[in-house]
Amino acid sequence: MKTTVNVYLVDDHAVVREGYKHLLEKANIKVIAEAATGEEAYKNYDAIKPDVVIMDLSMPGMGGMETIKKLVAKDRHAKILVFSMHDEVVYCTRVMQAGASGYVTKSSAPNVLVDAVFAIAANKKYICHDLAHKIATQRLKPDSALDHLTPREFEVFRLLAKGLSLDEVANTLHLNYKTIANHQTHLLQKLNVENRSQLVLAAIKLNILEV
Amino acid sequence: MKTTVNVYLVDDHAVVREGYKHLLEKANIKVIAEAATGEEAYKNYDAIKPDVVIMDLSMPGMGGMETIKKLVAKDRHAKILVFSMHDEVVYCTRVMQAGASGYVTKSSAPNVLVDAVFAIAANKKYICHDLAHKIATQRLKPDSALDHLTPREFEVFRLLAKGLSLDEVANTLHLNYKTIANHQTHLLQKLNVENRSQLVLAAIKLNILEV
DNA sequence: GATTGTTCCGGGAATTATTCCTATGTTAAA
DNA sequence: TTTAACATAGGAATAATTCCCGGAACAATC
Repeated sequence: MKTTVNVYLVDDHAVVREGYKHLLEKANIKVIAEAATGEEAYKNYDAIKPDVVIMDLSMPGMGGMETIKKLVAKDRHAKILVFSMHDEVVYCTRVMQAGASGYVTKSSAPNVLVDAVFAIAANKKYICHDLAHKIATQRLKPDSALDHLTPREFEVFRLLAKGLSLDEVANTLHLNYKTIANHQTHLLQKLNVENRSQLVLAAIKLNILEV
Repeated sequence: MKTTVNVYLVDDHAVVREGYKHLLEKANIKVIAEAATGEEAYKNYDAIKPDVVIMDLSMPGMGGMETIKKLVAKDRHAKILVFSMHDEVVYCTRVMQAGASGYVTKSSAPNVLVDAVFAIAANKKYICHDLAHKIATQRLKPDSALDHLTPREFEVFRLLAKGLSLDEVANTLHLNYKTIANHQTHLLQKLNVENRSQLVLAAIKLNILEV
């Protein structure tokens, strides 16, 4: 068993990388390489052969999600720890599906990142507590909120999220205004949001809008 | 002249704070206190009396923008350096209007942050190069709808686009519900949209979401 | 076939949100 | 000093939304 873990830091913020580096090296985790973009990370991965890749999600260009998929396609044993500012369950489940081995939010305590690196180096999965708890309570596992929408509701959802008014949706679908109003009420309940703004934001998160 | 600069770190990400700290202390800049929220930062400011406040914009609750305003209202000599992931000109200009002394993007090289702290401690303004350049070139561009929004309207716009209800916005900004309702009406007119959904979509198009 | 469950459609009444107009104090510019 | 823009809200009218309801269509099950 190796005594140190070699990590590859992928984050577009130089200052932030600099920060992690110090934190990790205090814990005997060695940062053997850094990258500021997904493209760069992908290109140099073979030459670097890190034990663990620590990756931010929000990067210019390819982005974290796409990078994870490409890295896993290239090396299906790649161990990728996502370190993101997003504390939404959706992001976590999606990156884990894409092949990541762990997810830690940036609001976690510093030692959580260190723990996660060791866990993943030891071939385990790691999800930080706050998110694990959220997943457990929301029990939003593979079934998306979308699955609970009826076909009609989904249709109305799409149109509302595109910015149409209730009237416009009603005309588009040749229905009464009241019908759409009621559908909207059900949508807000099923998607667990409180207003139209959040409905649009939910649509974006669920990827049913091209932004 | 003092040889060290005392800074107050305000960022909701503990790991990130830990990172800056090391970076700053290598440059003889002392982190004398930290806060994870705007509320906390505001409450403890008097007791701490930092030379410079380094503040992230995206924080839960009050948020960076509102915090800056409140800090400046309390101490009009407060020196606030905004350190944000956003490299949009809008943010920079809004924040400087609100009373900040400098703006550095997180994608800047580590030493830029250090330079900025010293510049601001010496009572100067500091805007990182990439943004300064953007501002200079964008001056020539056709004016965006955003330019016609008043500072207050911009603030309300952001919060509404994040999915807050009128009530929540009113509470966040400590204003009456009716005031926000009226601001919203003006926003819809100025941005030439018809409803809240389109307001969110406009916010996305204008890149002012996720702060 | 009858029954049960689900979706879909909309009405009515109560509630809530939004507009439009007005008015005040403040601040910045001319 | 005057003017203009901004921020703040109240009142009254209007529009949107919810909640509860019932009926129609359809499928699956007994």
